[in-house]
Amino acid sequence: MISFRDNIVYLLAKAHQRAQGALKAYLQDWGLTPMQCLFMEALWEEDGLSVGEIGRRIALDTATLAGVLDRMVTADWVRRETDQIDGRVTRVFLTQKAREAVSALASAIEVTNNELL
Amino acid sequence: MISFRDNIVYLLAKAHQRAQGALKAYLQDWGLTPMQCLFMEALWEEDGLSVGEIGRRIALDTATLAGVLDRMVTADWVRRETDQIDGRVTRVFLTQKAREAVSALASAIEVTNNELL
DNA sequence: CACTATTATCTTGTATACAAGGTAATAGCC
DNA sequence: GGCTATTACCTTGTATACAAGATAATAGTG
Repeated sequence: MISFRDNIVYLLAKAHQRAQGALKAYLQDWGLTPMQCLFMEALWEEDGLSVGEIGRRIALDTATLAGVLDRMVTADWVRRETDQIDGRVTRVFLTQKAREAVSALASAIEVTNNELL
Repeated sequence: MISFRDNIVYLLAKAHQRAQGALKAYLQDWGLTPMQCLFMEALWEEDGLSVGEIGRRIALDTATLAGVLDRMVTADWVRRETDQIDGRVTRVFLTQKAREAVSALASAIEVTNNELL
């Protein structure tokens, strides 16, 4: 019987816990969580993505996404816009506030990444 | 600016997501979550641990632990017992049901671990 | 022995995660 | 064009996670 300490599921869970914690510390000056920041990173690559497309890119299901999106709209990081052609689609755009924060956030992400490696 | 796809925080999050999902699939026959199973693994090593000691061993804070513990007591996997000497301490013991499931669960964990590696 | 500090646990509030089901809009077929 | 299937998104319910604060019991000090 193997100990949980040698179990890959456990080891990944704890590695993730630490990494997430480190990034969280850097991001809290902006009132952002790692997930919210990741959400925006998808939009840095391509603004105006649909909710579903964001979910596919960052590998998150729409149920979780809905909550994250709501909080980010409330905090004025992004805005929703219904697609003109397909009424089912909701597109998400970065706000002015978000565009101004991009370089500072990208820098925090890079610093964290380098520290962890 | 690095892409989130190259970010260690993101990569660990997604690796964890997958590994957790694989174990979850194996455990759902018993109605157990990966966390609940991990909780019991700590008790396989040493039954009657205090809540705080379990938290230290599996690296989980007491706030999260309280909820997990409540659900496991309800599902009859473990029972609580107040320490006779120190009234602040709650000790946790495996039930008969839990002891009978140990070898089957350990096997599921090992299979998952080997598949993932 | 009374008082303060510490400790162990629990509770509350916020934020992921995901399964499952609901709703509205579009697409495809006859 | 009308009917059904599909799609995109949202909602609900359950289960982690963790910060911050509450509570109760013990320890340590004078």
